[in-house]
Parts: sequence; C-alpha cells; structure tokens
Amino acid sequence: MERDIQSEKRLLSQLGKAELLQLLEIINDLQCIETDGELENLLQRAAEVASCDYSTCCLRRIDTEGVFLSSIKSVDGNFPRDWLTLYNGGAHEVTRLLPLAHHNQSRAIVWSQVLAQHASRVDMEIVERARNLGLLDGVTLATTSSAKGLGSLFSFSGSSIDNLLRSVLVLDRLAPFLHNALLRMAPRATNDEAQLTGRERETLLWIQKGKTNWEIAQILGISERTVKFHVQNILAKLKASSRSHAVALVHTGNLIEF
Amino acid sequence: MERDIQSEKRLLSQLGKAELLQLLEIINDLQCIETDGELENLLQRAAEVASCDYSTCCLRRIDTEGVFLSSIKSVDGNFPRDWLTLYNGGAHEVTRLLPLAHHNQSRAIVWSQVLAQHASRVDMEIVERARNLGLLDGVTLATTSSAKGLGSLFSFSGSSIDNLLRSVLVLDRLAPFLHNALLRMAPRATNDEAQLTGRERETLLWIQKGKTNWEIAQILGISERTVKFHVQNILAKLKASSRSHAVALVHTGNLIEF
DNA sequence: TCTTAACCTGTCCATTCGTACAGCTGTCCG
DNA sequence: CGGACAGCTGTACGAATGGACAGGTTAAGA
Repeated sequence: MERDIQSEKRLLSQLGKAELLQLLEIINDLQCIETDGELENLLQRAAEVASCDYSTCCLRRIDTEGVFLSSIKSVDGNFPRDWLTLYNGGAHEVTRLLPLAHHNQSRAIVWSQVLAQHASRVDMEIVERARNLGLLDGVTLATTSSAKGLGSLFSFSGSSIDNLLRSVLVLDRLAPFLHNALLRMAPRATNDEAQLTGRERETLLWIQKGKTNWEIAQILGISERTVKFHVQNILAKLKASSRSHAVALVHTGNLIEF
Repeated sequence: MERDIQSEKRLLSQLGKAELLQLLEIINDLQCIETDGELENLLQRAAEVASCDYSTCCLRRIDTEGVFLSSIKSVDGNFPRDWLTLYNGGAHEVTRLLPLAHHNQSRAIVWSQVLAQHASRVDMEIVERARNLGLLDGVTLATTSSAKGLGSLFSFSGSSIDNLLRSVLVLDRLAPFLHNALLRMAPRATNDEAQLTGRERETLLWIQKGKTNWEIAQILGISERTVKFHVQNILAKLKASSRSHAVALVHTGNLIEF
C-alpha cells in the first residue's frame, strides 16, 4: 500500500488519450446502464483499458462488521466459468483475506501481495487451481455502503504484474461507479415510488421527517384517518411491513430478499 | 436538445489529453472531498476545462413535484458576488424556467436558448443586470434525488456560445458527481452512525428490514426490553423522533433543518 | 353513462412503540 | 479501586400504529 496519490496521477497520465476517453465513457455509461448485458460490456471495456484478461463484480449483503455475506447480484466480464463455479462452490473463503472490507474508499489489492503476506492462511490448492484456469494473478477491491448493509467486490485478473498496476489504477477509479451501478441494478421487488400517487409520496416525505399521522394530517390539512389511509396504501404498494421498512425500501431501492 | 450522444462523444474527443486527465481527476476528487474550499477549487478547475469564466452549484430541498425550494448549501467557483446577492434577493425566480427539474439524468440547458423560447415569461431587467455583471450567457443543469427530497442546480457562465457547448459537455459529465458531493457535504446535525455502538447498528439494520422489537429480540437472542433500550439510544444519538425518522436520517445523512 | 382512480372520512381494536421508573453485569482505563 | 461505558433486563402506561369494518366525492376516460 505504498502507492500514493501522486504516483497514481503519474500512472494515469501514462494512459493514452484514447484510453482516457474510454475511462470517461465507461464512468459516464455506468451512470445510466440498466441491463446485465450492458454492465458486462462495460466490464469488458474496462478490462481492455486495464489491459488485463478477466473482470468480474458482485454485490453482496454485509453484516455490521463489514463481512461479506450472501450474494445479491454478480456480473462477469468474461471471467472463466469454471472458476466461478469453483468460487461459488466454496473457494470464496479466500474473500476473508481481503483486509479492506471495512473501508468505503479503499484501494485495490494485488492477489500475489496478499498471498505473500498471509501465506500461512491460504489454501494453496485453490490458488493452484485458479492459476490453471488462467487466473495467474489479479487485483480485487471492495466497496461498501454500510448504511444499506451492502457491499461490492470487483476483480480484474491478468497474467503479469505489469498489467496489474494498470488494473489497480483503473479499478481504483471505476470502483465507486461500478458499486453505484450494481446498487441501482440489483433486483427489485417492485417499481417502488414510481407507482405511488402524489399524496402518498407527500405522506412518505413527512414520515421520513419523523412526523406522526396526526402531525401529517395537520400539515396536509386532512384528517388523521386519511393519512392512515395513505400510509396503508404506501405499505401495500411497497410491500413494507411498517413505516420504517417503507422508508428503508425507498432508499435502498427495495432489493429483493431471497 | 438536438444534441445526441454521438455528437457528445465527438465533442469530448476534441478535448486535449490534459483536459481529459483533468476531468478524470475532478471526478475522482469529487468522491472524497469534504470541505467547501475543496469543492470551490474543483469547480474552478471544472470551469477551466469548460473554458468558461464562472461556476456555481447549490443543493436545495425539492417538493414532490420536483420544484426547487429552500437552499441547503451552495458553493461558488468565482461567481460574481453581486450576482449571488441579486439572485438570492429574488432573481432566483428565473429558476422556474428550467424545464428539467423533474428528470434525474437531464442535460444542461443554455440560457440564451431558454430565453428565446420563453421570452414572454422572462423579466428582461434581470437578464440585463446579469449581463452587466459579466454573465453574458451560461448553462444550467438540475439533478434531483426525489426519494431524499433534494436536488442540485449547477451553472457555468461564460461569454460566447463556442465556450458554452464545451460547458454543456463538461457539466453533463460532472453533474451526477457534483450532486453526490453536495449531498455528502451538506451540513449535518451529528456524526450519525459513527457514534452508534455495534449493537445499536445491528438493531438499526433490522429495523430497516421492518422487524418489530419482539422480532429483533428473537434474532439477536436478547429480551424485547433490551431492544427497546437500544432503539432508545439510537433515537437519542441521531436526535430522531421515531424509528422511521432514524432510518431516513442514516440514509440522507442527517441533514440539518433550518 | 358507467367505470376507474385518486382522494377523502369515520369507528373500532389489538398490537407496537416510546418512555418513564428501576436495576443488573462485565470490561477497560486512569 | 472507582468511574465510565457497553450491554442487558424488568414493570408499567399513554400514545402511535396498522388493520378491518364501512362509507363518501370528484375528475378523467372508455
């Protein structure tokens, strides 16, 4: 972790203009993509800029400690299928080696460096199998939104350390936006607030400010009963079990439970 | 609004490599800035890239219709002070002309174009005074987070239409990130969840999933009374009046009321 | 004209919440 | 040792909530 910001800037300027354009385009496109295919495509373009072979990302639930739990969504830019099945089969234990799950703005780490530091804790068989699949080395970065209880893992994989520095660079730049894209694309139970009527949206806004039904009634100039009516409809439409649940759902985007 | 994505890409590639690097740097820095001074600095750098003279941005509350209300925070990259006092004195009515407050991913509009379209609705005296202050023409873009009841307004101002196309381009690219930065930097009442203990954070997570005190007690293996105890502490620390309020606060970042 | 949707209102009741009162452990640190 | 702090627990009660019953108006559109 001796890389400092200055050296990153120097590295970044070593990219060609076309690649910088690509980066900007990718960041821009990440703001508005909607389908898995589009994200896959962007990941592949990112891998190209990083001049590495494989790329993958996944969104997971995290607990209060920042430990990664069950997967919500994952999208691969041509990661070897065999590795993914291996990974999901139990190899994801290696994730525990990541010393960065707690930081929101963390930097990408290089696999071989972690390996060297924690050699004793690593199941070398897994590493060997990964290498056989073409994952000679790689970089990984974790980004978390602790308030939402969600985090993302991103990995680029290549073969030589030369490429990896570039991967670190690109991943550092793209991670926050990839994370946001995953959050936005995660499977949703409903269309959410889109289907709420004006009055319901209004009610929801005041609920978020901590107002009681009676207070909202005074504010909107209607009876408390009507406020309850609106709240009922909000809960039904969002499939929420309480007003707190409803508030959380509109902010997290009503992610599907599983 | 005849600008299409292809032409934007062509325009973008007309920027020099140094400017592209600047854009990337600005986007990157926007992710982690914390003080007004830093944002001011970034706005000025953005204005340079856009080759225009002035830049400003502000975060405001919006109502359910997407109409902009009271200002929460504003930061200027060398906008003329005289204009700002004029604007806050009532000239902000011109904001109503913006045909874009409702769209999240909207594009920057050019003042002179709006002027031409809505000539009858514009108080030309204001426009004249703006021009006398050096604001010959400019571009403005609005970005909203309706769930949070917040929106941002960004403006670049320059003198010739040549520069403005560039400003539109830069603003379109930067707006989402500027918006996020403003959201993050908005004045907060407290340090929020940072001061919550582990158990409290855990409780808050389950509240967000709509669990009742009794259910949380079962999940955490403690008594319902203890859950109430934790909830009490959460409400006190966040200065929330109810669990719904608390949930909203951790997601919006506990913006100061005024 | 009939229907639909948004909006509004009432009563009743069981449950949940928020907050008083009161008290207990264990750990860390000066 | 004593104090501070996280965590835990109990009883009690009024206020707030969510759901079920049963109505109403008004505007837009088929």
